[in-house]
Amino acid sequence: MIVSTKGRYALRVMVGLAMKDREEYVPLKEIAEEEDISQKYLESIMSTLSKAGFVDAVHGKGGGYRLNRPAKDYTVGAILKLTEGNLAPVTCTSQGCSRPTCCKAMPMWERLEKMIDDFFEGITIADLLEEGNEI
Amino acid sequence: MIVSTKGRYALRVMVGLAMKDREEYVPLKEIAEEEDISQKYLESIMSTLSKAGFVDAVHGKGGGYRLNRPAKDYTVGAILKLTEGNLAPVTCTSQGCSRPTCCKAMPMWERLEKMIDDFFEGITIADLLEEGNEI
DNA sequence: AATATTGCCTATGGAATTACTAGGTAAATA
DNA sequence: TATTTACCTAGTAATTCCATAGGCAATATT
Repeated sequence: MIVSTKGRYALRVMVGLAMKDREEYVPLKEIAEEEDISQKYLESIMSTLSKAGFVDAVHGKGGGYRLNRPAKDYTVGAILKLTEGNLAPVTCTSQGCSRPTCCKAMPMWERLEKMIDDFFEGITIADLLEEGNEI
Repeated sequence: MIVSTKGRYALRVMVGLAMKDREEYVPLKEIAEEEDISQKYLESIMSTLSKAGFVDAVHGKGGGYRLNRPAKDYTVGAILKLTEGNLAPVTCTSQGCSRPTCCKAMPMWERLEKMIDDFFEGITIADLLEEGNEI
């Protein structure tokens, strides 16, 4: 599994926010209910997104979270790298190794890593809004 | 992480066996030492490969494991799917879901899954022998 | 037949990661 | 001051990953 729930939740939240009025702040509680995600778990995800400057956050009544850029300026890759830590398909590429038969596969892992990176960097939240099927 | 040590070990073993005389049976102990993998752990991996008919296994002295096809007839995809169970990048594609914002991403997950599958199915053990850098 | 060498089987344990929870603190608004 | 919100630190439950233990079954050699 290359993308865990944390990354998927983050994507869903960003898509959810992108569907709303961009001026309006949405409280975490509301997001959690709409997305059916535990409030407490979502807190840690929103904290990550907020610290990285992906969303604006405002305290108190009338506060909450909102996007601070148009949806097309968020790549899926950026969001996933942030929330997942990294998207390396194997530990080899990030940590290296020194065994002959393992190194035989290294060029493959590197190509795969680049392919996945290119894939995610080539998709934005705006693209998801378009191509997804509404229910 | 899309490929765990189990799948990587399996690939290394297959590459290792492909570098040897294809007629000869190699004992697990010898493979384990060459690849620096725990014998006991390797047992479970070899068992998987053997049951699936990827290698021949022979008991007793002079026994061990060997490939039963030319290296070009083993795709990396087949070996990884066998040992990893599946290569789905997210649980969504294998299990499905029913939330609007999640479904927005579904076409993306499906394209990714296919891209990864095509990638691995397009590479054989013979390819790894060629492209890898000897140390 | 006996022994050594090998693979095969079932079960178990430890470590790491993932997913989620608890409870309080700080900031903003009314 | 009271309410509503985000922020912070810690802890826990569940799962997966990696590996180990110990015995049984098959084959070859002697």
